[in-house]
Amino acid sequence: MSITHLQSFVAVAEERHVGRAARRLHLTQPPLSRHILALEDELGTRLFERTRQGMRLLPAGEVFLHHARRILAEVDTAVLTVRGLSPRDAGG
Amino acid sequence: MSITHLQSFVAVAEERHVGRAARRLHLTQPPLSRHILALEDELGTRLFERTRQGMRLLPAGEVFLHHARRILAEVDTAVLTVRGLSPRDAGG
DNA sequence: AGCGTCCAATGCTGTTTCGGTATCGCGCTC
DNA sequence: GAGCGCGATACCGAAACAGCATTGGACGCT
Repeated sequence: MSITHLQSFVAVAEERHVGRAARRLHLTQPPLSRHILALEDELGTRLFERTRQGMRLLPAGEVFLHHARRILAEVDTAVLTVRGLSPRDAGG
Repeated sequence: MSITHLQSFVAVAEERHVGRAARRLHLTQPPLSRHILALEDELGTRLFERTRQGMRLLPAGEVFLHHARRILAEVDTAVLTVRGLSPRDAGG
């Protein structure tokens, strides 16, 4: 489980399509597909239903989506906060 | 920035000693030292003061420690929650 | 002052992980 | 049954990673 995997998951959940999510993340479809499979494997649950149109969140996926978003937001906050404290690179 | 790096950071912050933290994480000292350096580089701030006794948190490090703990707790919660929903591996 | 000690940091190397290309398998459409 | 769109898989080269050995710096001892 890595932050990258969470970002991949959120993107696929929002796009409901691995290919589109991949483009959005500047990645290709296969590694992104593997991210989702790895997550599902680690969680022991299927997060998406594979349909003909693409990927649809399953109930477990919806629950996980909330957590994933919160985690990513926390990470973002953490980075921005600490960078804000720093005299070194705060202004960019 | 990865979850592993956050775990490394918290361990070093708590042990105040890279070698001890490494043992606790079943790792060796050099990679753990590099985790901290990578974090500091990414955040643009020094998180620890290197003393003769080991590592002491700087103010930015203390702030980041709170965030890191929260993130790791969130990750833990996310995994446990979704695993709890699953019929596949919940009890194992 | 010179030497040993304890700490984190670095050079190097073998291995693992990872992303990209090409391809597959499946279900649907015409 | 040929074509299309989707995710999944096989394979390979590149990047990341952990571990070993070593360095460099600060202090204590004699």
